[in-house]
Amino acid sequence: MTTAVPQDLRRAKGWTGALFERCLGATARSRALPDFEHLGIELKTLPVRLDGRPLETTFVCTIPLLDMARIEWEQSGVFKKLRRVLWVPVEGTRSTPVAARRIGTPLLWSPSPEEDAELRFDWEELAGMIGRGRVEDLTGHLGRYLQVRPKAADSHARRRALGADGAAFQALPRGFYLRTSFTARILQRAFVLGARPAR
DNA sequence: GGCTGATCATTA
DNA sequence: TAATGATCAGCC
Repeated sequence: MTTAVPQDLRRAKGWTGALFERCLGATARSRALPDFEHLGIELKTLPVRLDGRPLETTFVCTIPLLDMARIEWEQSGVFKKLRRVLWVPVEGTRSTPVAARRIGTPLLWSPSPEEDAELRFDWEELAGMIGRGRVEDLTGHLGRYLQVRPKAADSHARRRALGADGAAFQALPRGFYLRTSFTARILQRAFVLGARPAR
């Protein structure tokens, strides 16, 4: 990670997240472990507008396309990643210089029974499709709160996946993402509804 | 303005 | 190369 604050995030898309990992002493780096290993806490910076609502979806995890048919909800990356999350809202308004963006009040969160059920419902549908070899039928339109979208260097990237005929083929790598409607509710649950900053 | 598909840097 | 951290960019 560069030490200088970038002018914009076009070529430093993960800069804010890496900054907080460093400042807060996260230990896992790019391993498949919670950011704070012995605490079981995942750190997520969340870009927000001036009114506090999320600007972007939240990446959760990559999808093991060949294994989805054998994975249960409790063993899934989505379930494990989202057991405990420290959400750190950060101003993401593009017109605001990165160095001037303010940090919101962080929130240590675990899914409520309702949220857990909502995520599981979407996961069962999406994972089920992949497990049945229908990964190519997935679009970002599916899933109420959880969605599947490309997660790759570019549109030419390929990873082995299960086809409908049971044979492996080369597919665009995908990841699970949380919709902004889901993360917006998380913040609303913690901070008073209707309370908005001036201007 | 919201949303989906595309893309970028860094690290192991 | 694949997984991590995400935001960009353009269509609707």
